[in-house]
Amino acid sequence: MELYNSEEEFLKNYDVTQFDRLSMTADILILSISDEETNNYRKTNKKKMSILLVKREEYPYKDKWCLPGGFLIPKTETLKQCAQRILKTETNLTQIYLEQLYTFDDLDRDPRTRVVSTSYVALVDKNKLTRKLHDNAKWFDVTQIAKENEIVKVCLENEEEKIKFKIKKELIEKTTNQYSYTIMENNKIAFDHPKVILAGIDRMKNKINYTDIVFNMMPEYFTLGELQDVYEIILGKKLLAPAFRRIISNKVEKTDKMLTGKGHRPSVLYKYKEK
Amino acid sequence: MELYNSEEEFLKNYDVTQFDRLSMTADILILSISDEETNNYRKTNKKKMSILLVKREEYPYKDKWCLPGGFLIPKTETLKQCAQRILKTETNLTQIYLEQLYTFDDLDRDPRTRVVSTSYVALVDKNKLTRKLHDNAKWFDVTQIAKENEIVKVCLENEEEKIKFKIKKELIEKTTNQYSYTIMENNKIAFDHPKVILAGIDRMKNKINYTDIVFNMMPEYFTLGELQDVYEIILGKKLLAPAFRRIISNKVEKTDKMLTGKGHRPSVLYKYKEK
DNA sequence: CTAATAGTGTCTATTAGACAGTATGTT
DNA sequence: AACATACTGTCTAATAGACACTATTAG
Repeated sequence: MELYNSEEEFLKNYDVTQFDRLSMTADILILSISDEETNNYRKTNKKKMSILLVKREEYPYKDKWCLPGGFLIPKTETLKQCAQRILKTETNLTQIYLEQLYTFDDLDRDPRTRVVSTSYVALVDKNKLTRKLHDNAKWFDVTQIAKENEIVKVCLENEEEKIKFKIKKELIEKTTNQYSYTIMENNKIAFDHPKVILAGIDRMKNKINYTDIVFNMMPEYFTLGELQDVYEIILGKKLLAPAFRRIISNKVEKTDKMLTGKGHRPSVLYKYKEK
Repeated sequence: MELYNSEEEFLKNYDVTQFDRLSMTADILILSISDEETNNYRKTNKKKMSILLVKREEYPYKDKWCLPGGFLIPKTETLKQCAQRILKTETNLTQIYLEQLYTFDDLDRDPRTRVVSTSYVALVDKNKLTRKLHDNAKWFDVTQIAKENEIVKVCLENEEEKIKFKIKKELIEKTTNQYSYTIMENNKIAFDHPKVILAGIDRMKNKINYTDIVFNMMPEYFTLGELQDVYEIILGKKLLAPAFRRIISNKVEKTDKMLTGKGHRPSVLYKYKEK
């Protein structure tokens, strides 16, 4: 082992190849809320949670769907910047909510070589999407997340395609409810992205209760009914209106706008109110 | 660009050097609770939160303190396995609580080359530490975490040394209370580890309220007074005993053991009760 | 009028905060 | 007896859950 007299001298002689190196990617779960049109003029539009998937045009996993993502450029960018770059490429959006989710690093998660992926969750108000998506990118509605014992069935679909996968969710830490995810059935999604999707949705489910995260996927003006729908979709359960209104009352602000033309009593439009 | 007829063929020809590669490390914030002896026979021992730091014996940051950590071996281990390996080396402990904290990736966080670090929080019951620590590893008590406006002052000390640093904590996401950490003053801790320390303690502060995480740093038998002390230290505020007892009553189980010899009424020893 | 959703009032049950009081060891 | 902490009882305030009720539009 060599000896140096100063940090400067050490750094000058540092051999970057002495430790094995690896590649990293940033992968992004882009979540949004979509409306589903109804044929009955009285009924309100149902809300759906949607995610953006990209069809892979190259090996590995050619023709499979995956989350938008890409290799980190180690010399110039941080993982968040990398995620923002990809987000811009795919959606043309820049100032949107982006949160680090988890670093996934199974040894065999990428068949090419060792690739560690730091995943991010991005929340998007679909109304702000101005540009048409690339041909290989498509929104999928999350139409099912059903847990039966340890197996979670997830179903994603759009007009053209239906994707199903199953994940085993095992409690590995009783004190803090940490789960391990294992992919049990999956033939349309690349890499370990089924896990990332489920982990991201779980994160949202948690955070919606104790933060204002939901407003990142709401338009500027919304009704309390719409807001409640979004809560119900993310939480996967029905809520009682009076209790819901009490709880969110200090997070929203009434406006003088109304939403009319709906075949029933019009509703007041609200805005997000920062605390 | 080359074309392949199958994934197999593609992988056979894959050139791992086509994307720039980088190094990764796993760094671990090892937290524990220590007793501080009192001279008054009536008074109970005060509790302290402690963290394990290692003195760097080589460049860079020679002679500075840092969190136990080390380079990931890309071919053979996951980041968690890497953390466990380091944990075993430093403490000789294996089956302990370990949770991924955050992936830190500032461009200049390591002066040698681009190194991305995934940090972990480990919780340890000090009573289970059987082996003597290495000469370069020392426990430091967290004696101060004071927030004044955006500046957080942290003080770590043991019999021999006192370490202080200041971090600017800026709210960057109002909807979810996400903060950015910037090191303002620090001359004894290596890398960006002051940030990791604060982020880890913040994580604990959060999780103690809605999980049973605290029991990972408690001995098998403890009094409710001791448990309350630990809550108070982590939360940084006093709690009222009746309310505290109500809240934790369904997480603990009375035993027939008592803690006597303390100059005041003896207290019943409790055990953690899994839900 | 009817269907459908918007929005409010109120009763009850549960949980959290505060404080006073009693209990019981060691010296 | 005095100190220090252990532990409990109870009053009050705040919050959550449930349900019934009224309001208002398009067709």
